Amino acid sequence: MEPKPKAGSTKSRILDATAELFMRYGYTGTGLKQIVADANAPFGSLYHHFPGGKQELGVEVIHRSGAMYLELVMGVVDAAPDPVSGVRDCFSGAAEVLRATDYADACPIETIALEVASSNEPLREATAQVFESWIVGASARFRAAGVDEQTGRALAIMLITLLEGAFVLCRASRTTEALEAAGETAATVVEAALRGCAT
Amino acid sequence: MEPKPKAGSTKSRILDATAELFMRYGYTGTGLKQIVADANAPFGSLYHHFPGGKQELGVEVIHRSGAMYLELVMGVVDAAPDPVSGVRDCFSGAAEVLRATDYADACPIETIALEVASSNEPLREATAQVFESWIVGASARFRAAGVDEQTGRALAIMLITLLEGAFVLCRASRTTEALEAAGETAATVVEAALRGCAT
DNA sequence: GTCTATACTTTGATAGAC
DNA sequence: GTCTATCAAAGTATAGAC
Repeated sequence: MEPKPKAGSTKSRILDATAELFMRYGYTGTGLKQIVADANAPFGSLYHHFPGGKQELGVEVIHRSGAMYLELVMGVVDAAPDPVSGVRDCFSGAAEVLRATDYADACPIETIALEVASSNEPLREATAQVFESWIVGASARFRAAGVDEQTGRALAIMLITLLEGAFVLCRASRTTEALEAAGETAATVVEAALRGCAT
Repeated sequence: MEPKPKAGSTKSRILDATAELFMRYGYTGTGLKQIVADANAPFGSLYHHFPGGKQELGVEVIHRSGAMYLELVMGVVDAAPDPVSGVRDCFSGAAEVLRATDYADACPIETIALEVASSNEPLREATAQVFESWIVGASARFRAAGVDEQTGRALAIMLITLLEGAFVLCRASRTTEALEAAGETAATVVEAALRGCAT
């Protein structure tokens, strides 16, 4: 494991600013100059901390954002009284964040994932690893709730699929209609799976 | 309605090449020089046919690709013996296309939708209109099958959400696992809705 | 309408002083 | 480690000959 950059340090500010910009404008849509401007960092520092340039910065931001988002979602799930309402809270919470941020803050790596899927293999791999880590993380929770391995994985994929798909429709339409519909379906599917394995 | 550009004409070649490039590399990731190169068109022709530049070209491509994709999907649905297998065919067909194109050809406007959602209002509106046209189109089919208006719309949104979400995971992972899981869920949900209104 | 050449801006990336 | 100046290339857009 690499040591985390000290909070407030130049490197940390660059990472934070990049994550924010990537989420809103994507990878190709974000310039390095805009990143250093937002991070209040001199241009040279970027290449000092990330000798591999934009791509190295991208890989690090993808992993970092992916881990933070997983933690965020797991926090919501853990705060809920049961798995079904945990799932429901995730979707309604995402809708709330979207409305509060003028439909900008959705998934931190979805846009990048689509942009680089056919053009940048190291970045594509990074996004794939993040999604896989989410699948594994969610599967573990379902397994702990008594769901078998295979069903749990399919369920995890389903939830992430619903969330990512709804983000696309919501950001485009500037409504939260899709997230609400997806949350209902997600809750129903999870409930059915949990009932299917009884105690 | 605007007249369609004659097939094989310079304008038509530009539109086709742009649609292909946007699907693979997104809006910001595609350069105008690459477009005219792929279209075998001189640079000046682009600004002759699209005085508004990249943005005008983008809006036209979004609407065009959106209409073509809707037609494509509806064709698959119409060829199926019943709605449930029609839905199933759409997801398995999408998976087949993905594998055949090295995970490049998924949804023609999804990447653009995310890229421009917070940065280019005319393009964002165009993507929103396309998604809405898909929702309306699918809703009409459900309504024809006896589903009430409100349920039909929610069902349509659900299907598009599942498809778009699965595209993200599949392109990133270079597997069709998510599309297969999404297809199963989609078929189940549609079946339940159709059973819920009997005849 | 077709095509070439070019202007202007922004991009990612480096060099080198401090 | 920090910061400024600059480069070569690519981006969008325009001018104008044919």
